[in-house]
Amino acid sequence: MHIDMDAFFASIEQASDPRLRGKPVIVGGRADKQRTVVCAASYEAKRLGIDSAMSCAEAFRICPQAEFVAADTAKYIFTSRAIFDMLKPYSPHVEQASVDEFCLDMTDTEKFLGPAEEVARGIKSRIRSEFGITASVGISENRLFAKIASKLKKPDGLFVLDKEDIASTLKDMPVEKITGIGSSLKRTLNGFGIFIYSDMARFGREFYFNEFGKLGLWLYGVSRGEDGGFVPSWHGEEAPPKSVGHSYTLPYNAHNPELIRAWLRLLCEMVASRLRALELEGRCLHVFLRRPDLVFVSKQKRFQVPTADGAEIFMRAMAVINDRLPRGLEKFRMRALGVSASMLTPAGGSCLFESERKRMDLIRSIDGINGKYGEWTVYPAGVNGIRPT
DNA sequence: TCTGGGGTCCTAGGACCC
DNA sequence: TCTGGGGTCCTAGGACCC
Repeated sequence: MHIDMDAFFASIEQASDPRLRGKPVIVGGRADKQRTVVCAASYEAKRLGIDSAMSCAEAFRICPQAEFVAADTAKYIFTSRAIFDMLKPYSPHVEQASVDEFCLDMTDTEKFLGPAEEVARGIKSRIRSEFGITASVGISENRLFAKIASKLKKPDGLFVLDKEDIASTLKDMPVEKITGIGSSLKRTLNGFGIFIYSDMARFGREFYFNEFGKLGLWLYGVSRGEDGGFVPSWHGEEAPPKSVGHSYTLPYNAHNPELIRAWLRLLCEMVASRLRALELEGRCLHVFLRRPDLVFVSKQKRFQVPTADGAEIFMRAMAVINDRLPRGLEKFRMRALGVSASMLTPAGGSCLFESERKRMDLIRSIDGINGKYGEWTVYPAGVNGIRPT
């Protein structure tokens, strides 16, 4: 059973602010409408032609009367966790698939809870009454097709897709509607004359393997109603993160190295403080830049010792730039920049030297102050007063 | 005209070792 | 004068997800 919230972020905003109900609501990446995209659109906004991932500037042109709201990620994560907790008693196997999606294994639950379809109705009604939002539910043989089924009757839908009905129900569905088939795969598949789901069945295992390798075996499974054991981006809540990063798109393309260094310093501090909150340290540091022509450039470097110290991460970021970017930051015009740590390990806490121990005490004290009086109460001088928006 | 920010996973190729 | 075959580790970048 796959449960997918309808216009999740926008629905939460409408549930928590009665003024927004019944109106087109657009949740944008950040407060200004420049250089950001639509994170979620209420169904009132969708009816006017707004959809996720559209640029906010375009959304504003189409729908200037819409209510624009800046995303409040903490609120959505809080709601998401509460829904997750509500769902846990319904199956021994409940998985959080993303901030607004959940997957329940209902294989052996019928004798305790009744038919899955009845359970789904109960869950939908509880989500409505306890959270004031709606969800769409899909039930099928495996996760991939349950997810596809959940999209078939959105919003507030419920769809049971039995294995024997998959081919006939989905025959006219464009292949790019399948999770895992994005714009690039769509283009390639289209090149082979594969446009809709029923086209996929015209090719055999060998064709898929020869053309797509490992991915082809998954595609072949999908063509036969299986999820092929390969469902991208599924992770339970219990899995620790593999990387922690932050990035920022500047309000205008910058070439001032001082300003760029200040932003980099801030991003490093944000990454470090999140690592410490997670009790993790990272060995590998990635720096990525986005040029004005929107091309991404990414450079990375591994270090001997893992760290969660913002100043150290900043020094490493500068080392990555100086070692890997031929001209450093000088004369480099950029649109966006980001920092990410990977090769994460549990925080060790062991300090070899007295100076390290003192440094760690200092960082702990700063975390304590910022935890008590609010983030950025104490911040590094190198940040130069800029703030994340 | 404009295209965010948070991630995961896979692949190709180079460096290096025996 | 012409360079194998096995392996690991590391990096850059692309594809995909919500």
